[in-house]
Amino acid sequence: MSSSSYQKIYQIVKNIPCGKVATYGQIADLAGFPGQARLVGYALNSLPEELDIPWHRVINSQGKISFAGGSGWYEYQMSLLETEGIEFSPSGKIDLKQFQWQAK
DNA sequence: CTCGTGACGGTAT
DNA sequence: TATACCGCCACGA
Repeated sequence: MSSSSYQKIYQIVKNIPCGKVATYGQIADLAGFPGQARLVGYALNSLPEELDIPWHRVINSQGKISFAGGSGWYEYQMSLLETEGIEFSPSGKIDLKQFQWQAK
């Protein structure tokens, strides 16, 4: 078992169900790094594609995609989420009340 | 071993 | 409400 910090984070992200999203802070907390939201971002930044992780289901605490609006990655992530049924408000925000993953 | 870098978050202004 | 700044830590060169 790979148990590095990043691997731990990937493990949590992998558990996010289709149709739901989670915030960086939430993932950090679940992974055992309370308050270390940045680590989650760093981990996903260096995420190997072959790991098959639903990285697009991770957004920031404001319910928005963390990529710069207008970037190709921003649009890519948004399309992936919409395909899973996630709805965006006109301002590009996701209603966390409705779509945030409630981990047990 | 040292240094720079990076998908955030909360608080202050 | 928007913008600015600081703190946190792992990983690769």
